[in-house]
Amino acid sequence: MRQTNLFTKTRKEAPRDEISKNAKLLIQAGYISKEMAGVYSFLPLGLRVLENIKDIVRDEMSKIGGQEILMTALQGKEVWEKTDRWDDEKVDDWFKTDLKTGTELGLAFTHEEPLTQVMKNFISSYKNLPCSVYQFQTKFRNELRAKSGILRGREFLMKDLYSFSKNKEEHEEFYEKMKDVYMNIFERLGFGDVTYTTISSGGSFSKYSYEFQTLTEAGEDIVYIIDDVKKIAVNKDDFNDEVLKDFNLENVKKEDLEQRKSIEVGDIYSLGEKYSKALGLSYKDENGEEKFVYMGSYGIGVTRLMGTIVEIFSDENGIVWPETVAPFQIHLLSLGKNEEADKIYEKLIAVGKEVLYDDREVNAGQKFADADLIGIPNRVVVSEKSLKEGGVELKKRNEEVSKIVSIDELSN
RNA sequence: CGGGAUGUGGUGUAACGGCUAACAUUCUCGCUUUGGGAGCGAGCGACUCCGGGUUCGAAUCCCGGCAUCCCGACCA
Repeated sequence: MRQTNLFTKTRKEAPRDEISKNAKLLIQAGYISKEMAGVYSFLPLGLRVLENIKDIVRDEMSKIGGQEILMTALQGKEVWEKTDRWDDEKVDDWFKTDLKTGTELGLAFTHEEPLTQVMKNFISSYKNLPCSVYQFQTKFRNELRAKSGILRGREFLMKDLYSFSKNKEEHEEFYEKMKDVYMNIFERLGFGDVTYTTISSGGSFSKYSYEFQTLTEAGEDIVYIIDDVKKIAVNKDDFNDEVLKDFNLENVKKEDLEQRKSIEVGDIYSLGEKYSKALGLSYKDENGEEKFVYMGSYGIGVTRLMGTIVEIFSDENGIVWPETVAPFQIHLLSLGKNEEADKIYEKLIAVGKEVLYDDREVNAGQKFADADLIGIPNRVVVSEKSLKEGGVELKKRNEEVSKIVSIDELSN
């Protein structure tokens, strides 16, 4: 894409009304636009990153057999009354609205209930199980306080997968696999080495659940690191003698453990029969016996992932995207007027490279500053100087040194 | 929801209760320039968040609201 065609542009200064690094940099570089506290629009560059993240998550979800669907953001209240989650006393971050007729509606904060309702139409035999479905969906949560840029918004994009199994054993097999799948995702996003599978309280059905916590000072959670090699941690909120006993950690002393701030980038829950019972999702087993489906839910905040990446991968000059999620692979900068840059750009896109081409007639300094801010992993400079030296100058965003490479080399 | 801070052109800032609200940047036009936000000239752009009040006079002081950020509480 030619930068002269990109409608967004960078700002010289970061917005005053943001403190968090992710919001500052993403707004300054033109990735997102703030609508109100905790509500951000995604602009061309931001959307490209978001889609790249989704592609990785989607790939991993399909590997484990997940089938993608898209549910609605508007939800009827009956199904939530059946599970006793409609009442504001029970769930206090609902956004609610109503039809002209007065019928009450909710704006989705999660999808267990409506999806379970849908699955009743399709699951009736043990032959239909196990199965899992997922979606990327906008979630609405009426947080009392939005904070930390896109790390905690009132409207955000979430990947939520729901598993349906015949029984606890079948469920647990899937659940264990999902732990690995989640770690694969964080590896591919570039921050697997600072992400810990974290023991947490299980909610209403199971005793424990797992969160995935990524270490960074920008986090709002605190974890105790149990095993730095296997990447196991315990959420501070849930750290007690009972946990230590249940996980055979009796010899672990709290004062010996490292405490770190972290961002919850994902969580996986065993739901058991809670929702299937309440909503009547059952199947007939091999003996014709009626049983309730055993469920699990698995969330990843996709927009939060993007914010997390910015928090972790940035320096004083801007963002440093990992190659797997960067909006473009190459940022091509032409210095001075040279037709050669145009040709190189055409050649690169002809061989399928993702290139942002800075063809603006602005000074070199401005192009460099913007390239650093935007944070595309490979910066390629075309100038009289580089051409004289036999090609273009390639510099990785996360490295200091640059080198001259030939156009052919770059096109490979 | 409790506490704190802050609201001034698109953006970032300035302005003692007193001239036509200043500067930088962005943007437009012209010229120059091209290896780290370059230079010169000319322009466009603001009911100083909203509503009251005090005062001869309010961006400035007071009250109320709204918004944003931060701390806390909350966060299957």
